[in-house]
Amino acid sequence: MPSPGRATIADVAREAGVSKATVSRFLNHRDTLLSPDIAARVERAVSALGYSPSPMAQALKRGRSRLIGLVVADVTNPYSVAVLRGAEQACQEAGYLVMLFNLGNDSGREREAMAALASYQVEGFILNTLGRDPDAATEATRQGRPVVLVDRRHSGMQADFVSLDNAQSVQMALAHLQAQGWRELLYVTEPVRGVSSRAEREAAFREACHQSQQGGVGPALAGQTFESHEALPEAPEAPMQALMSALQALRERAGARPAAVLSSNSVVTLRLSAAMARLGWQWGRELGLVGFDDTDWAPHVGPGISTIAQPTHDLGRLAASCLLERLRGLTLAPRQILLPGTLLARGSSQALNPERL
Amino acid sequence: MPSPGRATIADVAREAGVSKATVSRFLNHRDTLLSPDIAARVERAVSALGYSPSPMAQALKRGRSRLIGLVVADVTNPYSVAVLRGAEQACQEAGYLVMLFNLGNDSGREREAMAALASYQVEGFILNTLGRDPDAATEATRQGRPVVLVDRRHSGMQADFVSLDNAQSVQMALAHLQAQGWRELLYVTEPVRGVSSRAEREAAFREACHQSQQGGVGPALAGQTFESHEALPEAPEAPMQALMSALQALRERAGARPAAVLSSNSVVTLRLSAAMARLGWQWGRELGLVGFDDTDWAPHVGPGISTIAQPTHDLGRLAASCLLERLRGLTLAPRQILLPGTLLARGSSQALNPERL
DNA sequence: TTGTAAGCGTTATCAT
DNA sequence: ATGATAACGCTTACAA
Repeated sequence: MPSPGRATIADVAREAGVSKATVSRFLNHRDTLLSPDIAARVERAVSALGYSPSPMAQALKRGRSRLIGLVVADVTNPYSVAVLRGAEQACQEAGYLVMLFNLGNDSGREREAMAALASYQVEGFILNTLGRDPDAATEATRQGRPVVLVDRRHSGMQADFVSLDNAQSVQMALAHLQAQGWRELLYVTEPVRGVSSRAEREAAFREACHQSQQGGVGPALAGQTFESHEALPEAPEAPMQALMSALQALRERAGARPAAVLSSNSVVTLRLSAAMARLGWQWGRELGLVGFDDTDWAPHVGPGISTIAQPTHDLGRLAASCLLERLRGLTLAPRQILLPGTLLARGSSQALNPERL
Repeated sequence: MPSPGRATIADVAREAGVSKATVSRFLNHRDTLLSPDIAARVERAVSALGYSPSPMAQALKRGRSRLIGLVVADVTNPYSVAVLRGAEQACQEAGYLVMLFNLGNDSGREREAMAALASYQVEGFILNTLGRDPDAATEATRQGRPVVLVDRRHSGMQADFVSLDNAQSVQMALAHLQAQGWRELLYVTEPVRGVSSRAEREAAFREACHQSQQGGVGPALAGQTFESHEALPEAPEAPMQALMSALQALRERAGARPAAVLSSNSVVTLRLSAAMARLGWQWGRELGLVGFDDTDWAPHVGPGISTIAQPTHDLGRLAASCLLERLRGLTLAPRQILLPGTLLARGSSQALNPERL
């Protein structure tokens, strides 16, 4: 009698009057010649019982699970979600399922996450994490499972790397700001702390400002950097106050020259907007703004926020593709894939016209 | 020799000089008395080898996997993400891992999603889906795995249900709008199409308006409903035009009386904001607004958007708790858990003062 | 208290 | 071309 739960390969074998081995062969090695008669019987039995093999049992036997582990620093971040969607799609098309582990911004749990996923025999990892847990790198390579890094490099981990071209994006943003007449710049970022993408963007900002002062094209840009911290329970107001002061200092420093902010991501952009509201200032009037990450709300805040859109979906797809290639046996030196950003100019970075000053 | 990959129970047994059964007992049934000597030896071997059991093998043997399947209609929706976080946390605390399946707004794949998750032996389901796939319900209960529904009921599925108290929330929003002087109301929702939460909110809106006209407390509220459709590739502008017309009609209808919109969720709120921008109107001036879902950008759009905040995190936690209780053997009639919303009043719904008209 | 052995659902290596 | 059979890593009667 067919068992109460799911049909097993044994059920199918009995139904078709063949051995389990034959059924398995039919399923996995269709190329191996089997008599049409038997093949037909098995086929009928399979569909009659609605049989599909248990991935768990397959994983146990094969050591492979058709599972991809995706570790994300923070699901709340729209960037991560967009990447997730792209990766998920590519994986599903290839017959893989994505297992998500969300760190909830607790960078210490990186290793734990990978261990948990590894225990379910995930065949590879896509990592969009801070990369501050040094053991995590070791762990992954020790297990011999391929890894793809998204947006953030991990020191000492040799793995494929997929990311926005940060340098190009920063240059593009600055060229735009320059063209629109902004002269005194402030780059606002979350604390860099060794996070590679943050470091790259900041370095690119410094470099670009430096270039323009050394007589690059167009008028010179003066630039400074500010690190915006997250609010802590004991001093919930401190970071916001600091941010407001930084913005005020920026304007004083600028004097008559138009001053603008470059924001390192959408979280920072939101903080900045809060600070502007508190100061009673408006984007595109008291200060210009271009921000990384094009969110769905960007067009609706103030006069519209100018953004650098990342090809998030493609980044996710590419990350998954890299991984799948490795799983298919591709052996190659770690690749770096950098995709260009796109500038979406809106009101917040529009040229000041004199009477608005 | 300890194998190259992960240590197995056999490795531990060899290392400790005992049988696999003893190791297994040590791990699973500490209560069963075992000689302290042996226990110590096993313990040492376990930590020496860094052994942890393979959940896959355990699942195969026990038929249980310590996996919870979470099916989400759309990861892009902040509401879903927030619920996900809550559920994830509760599950992890209980030693379960969440396996996420994202439908990407393709409601037809509901059954497929559940089948995929079931094949990995997930012990139960948390469903935040449209509930329009009738088979999905059957499938789950047929498998005898417990299900918790979040936000959306499925017709004919008897399962625990966790959700915002939609009726209370709508009443609260309307009372607020009424108190602030708004009189002509428009409820804008995504197409209802049998999605329970959408239907409930709309019904509550109709009912509340009706009440107020039958001489409820305060001045009467006139209300109508509008369904906002998603843009299609062949007519990308049509839905936006329709929305703009609806807003214009609203104001004409209202004449001198202040008119306001109640938005069914954050996606609709964004669409509405786009329409307002196109009309050159501003929230709190030409039209008032209260929207479901308190997003992080709500304070920064226009004069600040008034919202109905859902206790998303608690909803997620509760959903997980319900499921875990069932897994522990609780047998009870399906429960309904409704949590109240919170109104966050901001500029978009503030009383008009005469000179602003 | 501990060990032996069977079995969970597969796949792969032998024979036949 | 097909069928026994062992093995993957684990749990659990049943023996000892």
